[in-house]
Amino acid sequence: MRQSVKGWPRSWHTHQVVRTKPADQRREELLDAAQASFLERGIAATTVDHIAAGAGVAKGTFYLYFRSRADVLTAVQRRYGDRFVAQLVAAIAEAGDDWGAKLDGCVRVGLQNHQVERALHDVLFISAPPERGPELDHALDDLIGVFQRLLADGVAAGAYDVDDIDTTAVLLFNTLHGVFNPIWLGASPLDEDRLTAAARTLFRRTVNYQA
Amino acid sequence: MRQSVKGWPRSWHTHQVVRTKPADQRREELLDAAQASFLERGIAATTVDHIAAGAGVAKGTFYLYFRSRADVLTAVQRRYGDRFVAQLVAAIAEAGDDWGAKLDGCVRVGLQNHQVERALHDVLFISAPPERGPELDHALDDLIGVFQRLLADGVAAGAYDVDDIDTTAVLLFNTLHGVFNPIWLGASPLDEDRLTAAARTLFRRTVNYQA
Amino acid sequence: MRQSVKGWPRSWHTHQVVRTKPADQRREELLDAAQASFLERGIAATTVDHIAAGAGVAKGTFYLYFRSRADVLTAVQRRYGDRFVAQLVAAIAEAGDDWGAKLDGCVRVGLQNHQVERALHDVLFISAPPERGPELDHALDDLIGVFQRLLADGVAAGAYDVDDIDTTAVLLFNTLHGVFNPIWLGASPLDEDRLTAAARTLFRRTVNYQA
Amino acid sequence: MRQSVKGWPRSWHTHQVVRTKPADQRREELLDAAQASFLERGIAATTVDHIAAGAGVAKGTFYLYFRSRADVLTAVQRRYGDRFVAQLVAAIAEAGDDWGAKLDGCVRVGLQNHQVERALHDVLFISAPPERGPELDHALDDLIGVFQRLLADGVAAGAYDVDDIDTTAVLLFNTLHGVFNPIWLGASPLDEDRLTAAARTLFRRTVNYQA
DNA sequence: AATGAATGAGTCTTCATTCAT
DNA sequence: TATGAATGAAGACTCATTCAT
Repeated sequence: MRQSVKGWPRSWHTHQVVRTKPADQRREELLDAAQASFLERGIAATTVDHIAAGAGVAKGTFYLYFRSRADVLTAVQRRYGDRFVAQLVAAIAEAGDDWGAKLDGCVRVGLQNHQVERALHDVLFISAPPERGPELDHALDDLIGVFQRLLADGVAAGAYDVDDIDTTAVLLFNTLHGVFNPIWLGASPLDEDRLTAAARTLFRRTVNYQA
Repeated sequence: MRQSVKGWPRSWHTHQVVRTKPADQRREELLDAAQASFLERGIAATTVDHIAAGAGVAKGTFYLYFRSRADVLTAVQRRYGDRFVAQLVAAIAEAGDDWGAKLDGCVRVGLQNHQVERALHDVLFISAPPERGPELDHALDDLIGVFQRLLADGVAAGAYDVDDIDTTAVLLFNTLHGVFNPIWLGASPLDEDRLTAAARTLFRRTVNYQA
Repeated sequence: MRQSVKGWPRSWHTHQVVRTKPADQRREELLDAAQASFLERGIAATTVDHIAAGAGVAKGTFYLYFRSRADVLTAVQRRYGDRFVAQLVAAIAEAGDDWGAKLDGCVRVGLQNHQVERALHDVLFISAPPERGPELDHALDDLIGVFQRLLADGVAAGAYDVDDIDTTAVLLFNTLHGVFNPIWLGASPLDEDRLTAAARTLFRRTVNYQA
Repeated sequence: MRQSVKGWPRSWHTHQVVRTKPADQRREELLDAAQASFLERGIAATTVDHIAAGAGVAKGTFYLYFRSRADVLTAVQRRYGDRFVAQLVAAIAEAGDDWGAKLDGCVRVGLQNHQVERALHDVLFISAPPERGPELDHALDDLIGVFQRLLADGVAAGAYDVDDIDTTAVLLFNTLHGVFNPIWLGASPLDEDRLTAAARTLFRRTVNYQA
């Protein structure tokens, strides 16, 4: 079934050590390894060796896919941001005309996201060194933008009552963001259901949404 | 011929530049220098050399006052937290019986604080490496505790309407915290007055406070 | 740890884009690329990647034609030396019986050569690592040999007056060699015509050639 | 190497390992070690580890005295150049009014120097990477300047006959310089006395000095 | 109490070379 | 023949920490 004719007599065993992989896959694996290490050890403590080892490749291979250690960080951030935005957009869309459900959807995605990806959010968007480039700026604009659009639409539809849409969008995002910050977790772990309920209330009341 | 008593050349000359300062002052100066560098360069980029130079002492002196680099970080965090708590408590107290003003006071302190100490908050409470000890836990409990007490008191007084006090306290704190995160600032700088107004509204609505 | 099976899949497909060039041409192209990079970046800064890219082939191909990075260096040196020798011999020959013109011819070739091939001479014959083999020795013997023969012939013909032919040959070669060394160029760039004139005078006087 | 035995009362004996030395001495020792390694291995092959080991210090100590590997190279060059210039100046001065002896003195110093310091000259002034700064330019100007001044003075005194002083100075310097280039040495080692004699003749004839 | 020279483990990054296709 | 992904040894440089003075 596998290279019967044009292969080489390299078939002693069945299990073949695949050394080269499609570039996309390799890159993704490195990204995964980097993300895992950032979470486990923190950004500062993550070395290129950790990432390479995590992806099961030699150190040099890392540099075939990323220009530098800082480069992967940006890439992981970008990937995370894009996924998050996509989830938010989907949640808002699928709520149809129910403006309360849209808010709940944002809360759900925000919190769910944290549960699933743990502290990744904070690790990535916060402990980042000062030199974030346009790459990251763009990702953040996208993110906040989702909330701004939601509020604007809700107000236009007469469902929400918000004075300062842009600023409130940032505040609401802020409220979710960092909820699972390891900082709080240690001191007083939060119950997920209570958190969701409280956040829903906060969101609805803030935009003055009447059931 | 040299130091006969195994001490130091204590009296090299009679007139001698007094390089010795009270321990407390030295420590405070080092703390200030560390904080300044954390802000300016970020935690990861701050070296012991930076701190020592900033405090105008030799590197060795640093280790006379702190066990390690990680040690100052904790100390700076602790100091910052204590000051923040004190400000919040004062703002709440001075509002007397005006439960709306208490909320506003928290917002003011939270934002003012950021203005004054810039990104210190975020730098300290977020990019911290995973290994935070009980020291920091305690500081955070104090901080969240202020909000929890405020809500509890307000509810008891019949001024607020909050279902889940503890969780909501965390959320509200979260809303303030990170507002000035350099991350957002780069993308879309926030107007201070609008921010204050929006935050006040969010706080009041969230606890269902009726003017 | 890794098996080296020496033997290639000779016939992969029948129809195949002809990426194959005559071995001699490929080699020459690689040599050109290497020389160009040595000149542009210097020997130390030239990587196999640079050479391969310059020749428009993959890195692996480089190793089909040269055993190692050091190997090309030697090859480029050899090629350069041979060309230089040929030019000198021609210049001397075409001067016929004019022993002054023979000297001038050497000066011209020496300087012209530098102009044309720039610092190649120096780059190749000087910054070379210590481990030069018999290959290079041979090239240098040829080079110095040309001067020795010229002096010997001139003396035999009664045109020159030189006590120690062999040593003087080295000195004269030395005088030309390195004249365009970038080292001097930076400090005080030399005028080509004045250089030629001065060198001619030096050569003629040194061998005591009477116009 | 150095035993790192993590902490014993290592004071049995009287001879105490002097760890700290006067900065000047340390620097000089590092300079010596660097120079030795450049000579032995060549510039490209010399690592900071080699230099540190040669000076008997840890790698970090190296960076206490030099900013980078390139930095020592410049420093060694500078030191060598200064010494060389001083020797030339002295030789010319002590020849008094004997303009022939002045030329001989230069030859002597030039060749002697090579014997003493071996290939240092070439290694330093030739295989240097392209990025030489004003530091080195200055050293070279000094060096060539000595020859230019000698020729100018000799011509003014009516002892020499040289058309183009500046250019001839470079040529003469060139003649000496590189004579002991390891390149030639391998092929055909030169006899010191013959070399000196031939060089003297070349110098004297070139400036048309009449015994 | 203060100094700062010295240390060396730890990191990032480069690049010659190999080898499966 | 040709390719280029993968390798990993090597080397430059940093910086927390020690310690003799």
